Amino acid sequence: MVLRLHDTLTRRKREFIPSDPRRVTMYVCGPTVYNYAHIGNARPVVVFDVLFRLLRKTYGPENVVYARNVTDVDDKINTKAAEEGVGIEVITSRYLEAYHQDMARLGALPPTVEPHATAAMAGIIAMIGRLIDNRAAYQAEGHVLFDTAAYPDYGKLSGRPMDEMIAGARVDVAPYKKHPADFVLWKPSKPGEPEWPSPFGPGRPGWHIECSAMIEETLGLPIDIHGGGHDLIFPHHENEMAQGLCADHAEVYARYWVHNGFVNFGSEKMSKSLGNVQLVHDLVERVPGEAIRWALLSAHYRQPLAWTEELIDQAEKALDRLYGALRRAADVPPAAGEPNPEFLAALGDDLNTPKAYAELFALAGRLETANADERPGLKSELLASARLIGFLEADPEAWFQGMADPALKARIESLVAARSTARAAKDWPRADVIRDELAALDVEVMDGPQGATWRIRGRG
RNA sequence: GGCCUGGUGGCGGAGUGGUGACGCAGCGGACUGCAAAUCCGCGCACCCGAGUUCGAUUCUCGGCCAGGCCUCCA
Repeated sequence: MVLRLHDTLTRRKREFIPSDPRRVTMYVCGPTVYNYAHIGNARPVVVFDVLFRLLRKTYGPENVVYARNVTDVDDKINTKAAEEGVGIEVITSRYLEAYHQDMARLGALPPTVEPHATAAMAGIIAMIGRLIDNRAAYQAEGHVLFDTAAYPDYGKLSGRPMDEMIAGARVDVAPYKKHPADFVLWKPSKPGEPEWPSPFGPGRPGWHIECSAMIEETLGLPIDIHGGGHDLIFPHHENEMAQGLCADHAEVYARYWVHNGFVNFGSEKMSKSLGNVQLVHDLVERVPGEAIRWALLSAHYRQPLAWTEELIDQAEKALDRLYGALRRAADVPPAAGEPNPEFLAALGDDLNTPKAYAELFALAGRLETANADERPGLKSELLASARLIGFLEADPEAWFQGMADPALKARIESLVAARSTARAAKDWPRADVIRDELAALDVEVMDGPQGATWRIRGRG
């Protein structure tokens, strides 16, 4: 299939051609593990999971290397550890474990490699040393700073010419910086903070250098795809690219830069600093992970996404529709199938998931009306398509039974059976009373030619 | 102040220089004991102004509005 991706650096959609189809590389900025991930943090995880799956389908699972880092050195981690009076590993391992669980609930495959900043310290220090050797970094007052003057293209990724950036800057410029845009590669630690020995003095790495070092270690330059949230374009990715290229005298850092839009909560961006967050950890307790995934992909990945209860409702109803078609095709024998061509074309066009959804609905509609000869093919096409991007993996009955526990399920089944008996006897008043009882349990019954089916309506 | 997005029907949300997105909701019909589900059909849109054009929701310019980045942030 043809895949076109919007590249932030060139600001246009370009056909994706890996530098080596036997080793396609993708790096995505992962979590800083100091608390639970919110739904905005989950968006890139799900978006790049779709891309990962497409790449695996196209080039073969063994030929795609997806690296997503874990930032486990950070001021906020230090603060949290100090608050609780524990070591930083207690904090980082707790939240990393939760992150893995939560993202798995959203149907995201684990990345191929998951490098940790603390485990990359030797590479980070070596890279800083090379930047100094290459005269792209300098030492001042215990810090090592990247010298932006050493990289003429600085500002190209974010589209910020250097002079304009300085004019409009409202950052406090540290006095030891040669240029206001210079950024920290290594800094001394305050007493009590974690620190590592280095040729530049004991301390810890700046924010950006870990990604460059881990990319070098796990993937090697140039990488095919570098992904992350829109807000990382500047300064994070701009800086990453500058230092990464200068350290290795390389020409190309990432061949395609892919950035996802934000999740808004109300009219504002959801962010930890604003405090208006919806944690995935809480959400998965009351909403199926698959519905959350559906909602996250219901808008094109570069568009902003407004997170509302209505969005979640619509996602569940959309999945009801698709699982409903499968449930009515339960008797159709499964067959090995390939995804629908239109569906693939939609995804290939810069991951147009809304368009891809429309193709799933079209397939479901055809499945509903098709004759017996066509149904196996359509069912397998629908399943192969949806499952390519992580949907319709569940048994339809399990989907409609929702999160009902076994006791509730047994009670529902017995009521449904009692109602069937009443209906068989044409005792309509009794049948309707039982239906009301079921409705009180938030259960809806549907009478069909092969007997009644039921489903849980709504959410708690 | 600088840079950058986006404004599509009741809602969500694609896309296109001239016919259909799609989903939800609504309306009519079929089916049903009645429903639900499903099926058939229907209605409803392209922020404002100017320009380019035979023709603009789509291209250009201006305006208004909303949001983002420039500081930790997906």
